[in-house]
Amino acid sequence: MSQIQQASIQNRLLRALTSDDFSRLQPHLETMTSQLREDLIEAGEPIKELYFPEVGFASIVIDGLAQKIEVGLVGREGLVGAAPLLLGTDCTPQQSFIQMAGTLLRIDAGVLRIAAQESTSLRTLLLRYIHTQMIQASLTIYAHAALKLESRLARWLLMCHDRVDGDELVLTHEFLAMMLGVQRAGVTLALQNLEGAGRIQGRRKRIRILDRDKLLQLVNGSYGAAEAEYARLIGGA
Amino acid sequence: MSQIQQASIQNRLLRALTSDDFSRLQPHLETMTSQLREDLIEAGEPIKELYFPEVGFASIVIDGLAQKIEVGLVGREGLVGAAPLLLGTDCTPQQSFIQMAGTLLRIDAGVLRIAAQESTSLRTLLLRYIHTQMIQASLTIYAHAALKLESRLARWLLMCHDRVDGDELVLTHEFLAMMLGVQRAGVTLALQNLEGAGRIQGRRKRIRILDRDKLLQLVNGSYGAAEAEYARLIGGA
DNA sequence: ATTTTTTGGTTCGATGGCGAACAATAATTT
DNA sequence: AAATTATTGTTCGCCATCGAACCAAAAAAT
Repeated sequence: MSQIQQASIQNRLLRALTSDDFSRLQPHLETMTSQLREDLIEAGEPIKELYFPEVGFASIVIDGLAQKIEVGLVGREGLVGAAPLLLGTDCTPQQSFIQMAGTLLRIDAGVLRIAAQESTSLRTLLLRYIHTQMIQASLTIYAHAALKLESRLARWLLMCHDRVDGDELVLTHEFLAMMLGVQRAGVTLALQNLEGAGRIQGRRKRIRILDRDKLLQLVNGSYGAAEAEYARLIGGA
Repeated sequence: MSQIQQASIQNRLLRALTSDDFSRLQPHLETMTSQLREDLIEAGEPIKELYFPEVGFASIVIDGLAQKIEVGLVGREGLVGAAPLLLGTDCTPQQSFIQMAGTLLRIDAGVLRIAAQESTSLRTLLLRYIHTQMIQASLTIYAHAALKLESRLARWLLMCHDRVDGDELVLTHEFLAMMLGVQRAGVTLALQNLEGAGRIQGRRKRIRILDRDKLLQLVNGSYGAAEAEYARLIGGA
């Protein structure tokens, strides 16, 4: 039974906890590795466990009649399952699964629910995180309603980049297309544009971010506000 | 100083309160009329008051650089300002304003914040409402990403219809276009299609809902889940 | 009653993304 | 090494929506 030290943790929420709150959760955190496309939370199923990503990240999607569309991204800044648990429901019509494999810290839902009831500081922190998720969702609405594919793609690459170590994203055009709700060929073309302008560099199953600033010039205000709220309410990187 | 009776209230959240919680809030509720396009909460400004719509409803929008896009709708099922207040922030990058004029019950933010701290049942109810807002936002993402204008319009009309008395919506094509993030001419054409199929009937500044079922056939799963969550977690109409 | 403003109807070319193929290349399996 | 599969590149016609006008009708203002 290895002791997990707060200082050695990647997850920004766990790092932002008071040491009291951390001590409360620490005995219940279990390290696990995640597999690509592994389901963490299934739509309509009772939530038994929540997951603090340490490396890699998850997608929250809504499964419409036609397609699965991504409505949120949870990496080391977050907690998978936070919203349903803290907002008082045991299940949700959304689904969460691993989008980039890595490691997670798993915690039992009941334990976390009680901890959040007992500790105001823990509850406040997690609710603030949920606020940043709502802002993120608002901007996703804006992006889909107002922006062209190339801009939405730039936004998505930036959000992805924030959640990995290094500059290389491992994912296929096919998958990107699914998340953004467009066809795969369109993603290929948009990526080629971005690559031509020196913003990224693509290889098979890999996209390397070369120039964040140039990507930021494309996003038309759809990136940044949620991240600013996170910094303001929860804390620095 | 007129006493407001819980039984005579339209707002579904207030009706769903325990009588203890209602008694706690009741002395602080002030009836006011709302004007079309009146700002209730401004982006980036401290939130001083919250509003329970009784008649009419408000829009939550996010103001990107180019356009204002609607990200939420708050009528008598909700509370304007609930999310920022309960999630622990005094301001938010979103803006809320009256979309259909009517009456509101206003309450001081500090009073409500303290009441929510002291009463678990009140806090739980409001957090559950926020959950339904998040589901609504998820489906809005889905609608913008996956559906054509006619379907999104049908969805919006249904959500609107849920929040008014009677079958007549008072709003202009111009305004609808702004909320949906499309051009006005497109709205006119889509409304003509809906009208031709006997689903609605349009007059100047007025849209009458004739056949909800036929509208439901168009929405492709983008309407219903949030309303179901509301019914499940908060209660019937 | 006349003028002005607001709202809705209509049309035009331009274009972004769809839908559907099929080819080319890299990775994986046998 | 050969065969198979997964991934990416490319193209073509099509359609929804854009962007931009302009007009008609209704309401509001004078």
